[in-house]
Amino acid sequence: MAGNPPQPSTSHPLADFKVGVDNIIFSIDTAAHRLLVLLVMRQQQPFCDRWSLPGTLVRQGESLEDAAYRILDEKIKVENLYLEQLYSFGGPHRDPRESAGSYNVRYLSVSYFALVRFEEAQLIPNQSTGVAWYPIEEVPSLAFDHNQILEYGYRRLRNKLEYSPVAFDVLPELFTLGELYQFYLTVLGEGFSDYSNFRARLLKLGFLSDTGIKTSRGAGRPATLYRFDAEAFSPLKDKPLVFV
Amino acid sequence: MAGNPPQPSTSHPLADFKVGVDNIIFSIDTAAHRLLVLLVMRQQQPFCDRWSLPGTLVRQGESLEDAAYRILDEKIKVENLYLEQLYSFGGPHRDPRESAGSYNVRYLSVSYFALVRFEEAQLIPNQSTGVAWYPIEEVPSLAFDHNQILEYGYRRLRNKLEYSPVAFDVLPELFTLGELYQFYLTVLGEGFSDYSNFRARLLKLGFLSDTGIKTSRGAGRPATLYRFDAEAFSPLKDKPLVFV
DNA sequence: TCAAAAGTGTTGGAGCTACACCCATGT
DNA sequence: ACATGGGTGTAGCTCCAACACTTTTGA
Repeated sequence: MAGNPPQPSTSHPLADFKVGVDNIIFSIDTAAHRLLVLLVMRQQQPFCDRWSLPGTLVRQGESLEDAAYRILDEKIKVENLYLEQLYSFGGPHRDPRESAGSYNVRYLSVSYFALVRFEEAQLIPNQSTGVAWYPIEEVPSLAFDHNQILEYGYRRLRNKLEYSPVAFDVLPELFTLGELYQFYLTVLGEGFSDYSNFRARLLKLGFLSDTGIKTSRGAGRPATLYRFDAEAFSPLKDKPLVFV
Repeated sequence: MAGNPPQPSTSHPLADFKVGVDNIIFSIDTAAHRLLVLLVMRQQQPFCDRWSLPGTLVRQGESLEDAAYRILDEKIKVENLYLEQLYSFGGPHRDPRESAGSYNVRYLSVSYFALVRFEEAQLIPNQSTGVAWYPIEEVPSLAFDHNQILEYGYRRLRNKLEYSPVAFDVLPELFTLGELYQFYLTVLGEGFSDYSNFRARLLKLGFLSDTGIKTSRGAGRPATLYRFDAEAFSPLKDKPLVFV
């Protein structure tokens, strides 16, 4: 934590902060091949009537993570998700409110990055508040510096996918290798790997257990359902594992 | 930034924060084969007379990064360094000062992670303030949750080294491959790679330019001095490059 | 001449890429 | 029957670990 006590001297007065939490909520619609991000329409100044990342200010007695979950719960109903802190933006003059009247209070934003299961996520229709999934390539100009935050979060998402098993936090309990492949393809873009090579590599790693169950989605040969075996995966933790 | 305005209602009062910045300052003494971290002895409550990470509270008009550099400048004199934000710790009840009197003010800590060139870093002997380099394995019990923060920073350091060229921010302009190898060996520990393989791999990547200059450190065959060629490296940016 | 450090080369195996090809199902 | 997606196999290549070996210096 902070090192020095609030300095009694007047030469270098400390800044007073309100702390906000902004969430980048990603979801992957594998069927439509789309990476989506949740945006909300701002209802008040500043940046009224502009889209923005869903955010809130931290309340008394509330932790940063609590605040992040609170936003999530207000916007969508979801069971399975992955949540992680991203970055803190705290320079002066970030927020127009700082100059306006408020006793020199500064606004610091801690951004969180979330991944939710698309098929299960239900948008909560708020009173007149616009909430919508936007495909990542169609995101408009956002309030504050939210476009930069989003950019940063998108890079982090791609990195996370490549070296950690987040995909399984957000895929259904049972899934086919085709679904897994589509998932990666959607986020990482075309040409990251051939399907059959992806398949062979993942299976050789040994943490996908074959349930023996077959499932048929429309035409084509029925696919085997697999389950992520966390125990078999654990020895691979923090190895320089590559999924792509 | 934060989404909603300060709520006028009294049902959910917002928290007021002071924001601190804590630095994990690493340095690598390749000659002695030691990874060092800078600690300071606290001079005031809470945790008086305990070692801690160097930190400070953010002043009016000062950005987070400015504050991080200010700490650095107060403790050491150094030209070459790498600095990056690590993580923000902001739960309630982290800081004993919160309960004590201070109007419900909360303390949020943004930690930064720095790497400085050891040979060049000069500790600034502060008035009676203890400042010292500690080998990473000998770090004592620290104030606040600084041991956890340090643990987190150490992981990040190792990761950074493996996939990004931070080493060259902190190595001398000209260096031998032996020095580079020792550098990695010190942080990553024994047995990460054979010298000759490390050498062959790095040279094949093509961003180390041979200066032709030879240098002799004591016994043994003189070594060639190399220079990091940032331009030749740039195409490898954000590739899943592995140094180890 | 010997130890120490720099630098080169080789060899077997693992893993990746880019395919070609077979299998089971719906229409 | 054929299109569609699931699943298997393989040849050629790259890369890497492990180790043996040569070169150039200081003592």
